[in-house]
Amino acid sequence: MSETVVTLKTAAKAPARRGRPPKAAAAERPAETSELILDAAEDLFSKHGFYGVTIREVAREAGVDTALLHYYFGTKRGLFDAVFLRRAEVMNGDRMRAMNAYAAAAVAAGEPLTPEGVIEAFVKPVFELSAKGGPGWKHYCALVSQTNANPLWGGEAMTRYFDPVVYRLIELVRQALPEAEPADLFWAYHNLSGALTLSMGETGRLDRLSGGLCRSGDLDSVLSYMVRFAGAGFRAVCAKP
Amino acid sequence: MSETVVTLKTAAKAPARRGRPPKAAAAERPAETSELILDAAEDLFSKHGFYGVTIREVAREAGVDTALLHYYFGTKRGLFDAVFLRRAEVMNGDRMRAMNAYAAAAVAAGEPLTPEGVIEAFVKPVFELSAKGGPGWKHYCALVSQTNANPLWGGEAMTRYFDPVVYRLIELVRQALPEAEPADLFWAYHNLSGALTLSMGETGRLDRLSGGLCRSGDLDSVLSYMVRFAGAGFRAVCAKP
DNA sequence: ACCCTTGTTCATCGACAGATGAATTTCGAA
DNA sequence: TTCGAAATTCATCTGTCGATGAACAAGGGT
Repeated sequence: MSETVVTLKTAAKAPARRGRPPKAAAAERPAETSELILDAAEDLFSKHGFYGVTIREVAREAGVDTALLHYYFGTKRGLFDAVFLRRAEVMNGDRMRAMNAYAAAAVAAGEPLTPEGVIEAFVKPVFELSAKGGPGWKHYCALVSQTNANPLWGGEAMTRYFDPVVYRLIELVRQALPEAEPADLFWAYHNLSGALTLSMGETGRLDRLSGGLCRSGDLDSVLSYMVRFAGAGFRAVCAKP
Repeated sequence: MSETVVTLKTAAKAPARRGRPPKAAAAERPAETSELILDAAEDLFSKHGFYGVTIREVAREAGVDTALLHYYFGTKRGLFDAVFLRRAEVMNGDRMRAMNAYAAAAVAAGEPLTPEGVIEAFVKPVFELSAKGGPGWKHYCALVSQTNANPLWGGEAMTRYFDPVVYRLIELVRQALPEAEPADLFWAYHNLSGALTLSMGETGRLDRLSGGLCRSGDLDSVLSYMVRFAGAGFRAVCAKP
């Protein structure tokens, strides 16, 4: 028995090689270390928030030494920003393209824009990434959802990275509803934005509330209901009195 | 100059009396200590979240010794729960009464319920407390907003304290829209809920986004737009195909 | 007048946080 | 071949965290 203990101890104390690791064969890519760290941080930040996570936990989940987080990202805050930044451009690029494609298709077909069409283009890429982009995207969406609710540095982060998509949405909806006042459009967007970010969180609250009747992870449902709800909302709010 | 320093030092080191404080004259109520702590905690938790606040910061803002937080609330988590609980019943009582009053008035007048009427009763007390209830209520609303976005213990907290109001809302909207399917109602509520909790946060994002055109603290605007937006949303989503 | 309860201050504990610097190893360019 | 840059481990520092226990003072019931 004591033998076993010694063996385990020795195994656990394995010299653990130091220094730069040997380059692996190109065949089996062992994934960039910095990406492993970002994945782990993304997961944990999205669940517990910035202050609820320690860099040691991130390092452990990433299977990496604590000092490496500082080597790659400087500070804990730097790591958070890197996580937030990594997918922002991809997601917003998708959304911008979807909106432009919808507008171009409508023009080409000689059909007028509709609020529902614009909103779907605005919203669909988000749910598509969340549902089919792998766990990383799901974590990222939850992170954005929480950051959006953060009163301090939530504001700046969202403003910097998400404003352009929002302005494009409003521009296109104005084309769909020419009589709309600017303030009406912003207020309507505000309501849509709340619904969208809540959905991105996927807290499971709707599922529980409805006794399983609604599944918040169901891509088609969440998209369809949001498009109809917000489409009608925009129309009602922007209608001339 | 050195004299000044010495004076300050002595003043700072003032023996600071120990033990139970003498009872103040009933005239000038010095506010219950536990309430001071709850106020401070409410403020800080709403800004930085649970893990972003230390009990020392709460104690300092409350002007109270750290040990007192443990004396009154046991653990840090106990303090948070106490903050959350304190105003939950008041707020939900107001909302429940408002919905019942609306329904009763409509019945008495022989008029049918409308989604807009129900939604206004559901939502108005919240904004009224936030706008006119003092800074504590504003902090509390922001706290609820953040808690609602929290994927871990946000769910349970909201479920425990807010479900009854939600079920009442859905019940009344079903009376207003008899053809509605249950799932439609829950999905519609989900969209309303996102808009409401985002508004409760008052992160100032809408103000910045609209270049000052919209003021998210403006009670009348936020209420009016939300009622019209969500009213139309409920109608659209629950309409028979 | 006595003493238990309540409310408060102070000192301190063990754990762990974020961060850093030195040593170590490999890669790749000159 | 040599050597600097890149990537990693380890040991450790300083500060702070949540929590506790003892001492102490006033109130209130008996």
